[in-house]
Amino acid sequence: MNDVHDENKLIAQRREKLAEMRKSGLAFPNDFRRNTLVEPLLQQYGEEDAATVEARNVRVKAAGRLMAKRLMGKASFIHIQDQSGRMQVFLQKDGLPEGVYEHFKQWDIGDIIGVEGTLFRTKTGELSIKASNVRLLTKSLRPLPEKFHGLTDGELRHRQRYVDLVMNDESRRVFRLRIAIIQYIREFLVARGFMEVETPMMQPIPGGARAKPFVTHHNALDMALYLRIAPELYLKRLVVGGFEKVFEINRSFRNEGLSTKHNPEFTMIEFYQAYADHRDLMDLTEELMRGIARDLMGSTTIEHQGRPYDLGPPFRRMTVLESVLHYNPDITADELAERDSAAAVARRLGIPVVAADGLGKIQTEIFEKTVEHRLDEPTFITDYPAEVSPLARRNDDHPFITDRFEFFVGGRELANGFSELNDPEDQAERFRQQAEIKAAGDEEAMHYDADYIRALEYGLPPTAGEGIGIDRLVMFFTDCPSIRDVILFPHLRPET
RNA sequence: GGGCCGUUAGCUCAGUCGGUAGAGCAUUGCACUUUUAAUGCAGUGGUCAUUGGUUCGAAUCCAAUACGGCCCA
Repeated sequence: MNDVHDENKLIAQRREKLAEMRKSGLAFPNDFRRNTLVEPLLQQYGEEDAATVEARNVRVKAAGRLMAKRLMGKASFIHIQDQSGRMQVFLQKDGLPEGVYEHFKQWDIGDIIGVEGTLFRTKTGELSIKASNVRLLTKSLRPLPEKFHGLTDGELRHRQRYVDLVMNDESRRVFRLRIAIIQYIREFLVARGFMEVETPMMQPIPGGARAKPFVTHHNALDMALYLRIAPELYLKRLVVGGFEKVFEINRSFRNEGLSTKHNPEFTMIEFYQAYADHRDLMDLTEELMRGIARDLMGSTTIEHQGRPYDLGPPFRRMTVLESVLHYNPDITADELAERDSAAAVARRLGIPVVAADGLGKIQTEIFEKTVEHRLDEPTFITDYPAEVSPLARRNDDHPFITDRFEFFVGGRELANGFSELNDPEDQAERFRQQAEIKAAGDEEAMHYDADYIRALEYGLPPTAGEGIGIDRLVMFFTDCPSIRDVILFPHLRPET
């Protein structure tokens, strides 16, 4: 336990009040039962006039955190906040049991309380609860941030998300939306006949992506296990097994630096569909993105970081090479067609090129450096070189490239999908190439996964698969500039 | 990894040229039975991120470190 030595007078005062409560009875009771949240009350009675509300004599029991306290002698107004929202409560000394009002005056903002009373409308028109009784259910020992500005310090908001969520409506909105987006995707796929599955997070051979894994150790088996960098190879094993439409939404882990775009654990959905190709998945992705915008955001035009993005019209589609030429008028197709001239272009752009880099790798690096961040409008980029796509199916007409796409919006890659490589001999050869690169010092290159090859040898039906980065997707739709804004408890350096 | 910026009361922020540490909210006391950033009066509250240096004197100038933010790789 990390002892937090930030005791001050405010906390000491509250501790004393708690000590008094312990002396006079149960300090942390759990026998109060509410019969409603506050938001439904506002929904149901919020529009009715004072006389109608009063005549209904609606008796309610509500509970929540005390967020505002306005004492005026023998009467007080407070606001309580529960999961659904905020509601005002009116307390009068004469309307409460003997002595309760005096106790209430000692309570602090942040305390958790239970309220019993009837609904009424105040002189200024706010639907409120006139309390017939109130109870302190949990004493809060730490003062909340200032009521008007809330908690604005970004570091504190991430480190103490519980305080952020108490104080900031915007933060609650973002995480509710995140949950709704995940739920939407799940229902979208289930409605199309996909099955949600769970595959290993601890893998003996980490596969499915280019990334450095976290390593752990299994004591009983005395062996290394890797936290997965992607679920891909296991999901495709399931398609071999006859689960022809599967998906998994969960965490993957990559042992990389922290930034506004990277968290060591992040949430991804991957889905696989037999008897489909990458073009089918582009259509599906387009429908999904448009659906999230329309059904959850209420409009196909999304405002992100000060600019509108219209997901309504068909998304732009261009190949890697087309996009490089489009955004770099000074580069010619001929220069990109051959390794040495492409390498010269790359060096001119400040991209380091090593001997092991083939033409495909060099083309891709030129694309990443000069095009990716400029892909603002929703765009599918297709035809990635096989050299950088070790799990994707080769194009029938041009085996140099694969039947693969990535989806970009706002200058960020949100999705990556392809027709799956189901030729076990080609896959074995690609693994061997990866193993060579790895042996030459590329830590991110893939391992040779013999069991996966064995699975392919039993026969993977023609299949298309895709992964979508949920955190980045949520950043886009919730208008958040940092991945830390959309992860409840982002990884941070230890507190000092 | 490199550059720039930030760190002052529980929170949000001022702090001039290097000369006794400031405000609002919160909190404490008093008043107040329809307020809503309630109001009025009076108080309390500080390791100025940390360590070292310059100086008669450092929140302020310099250096290093920690954490965070932005930009670049």
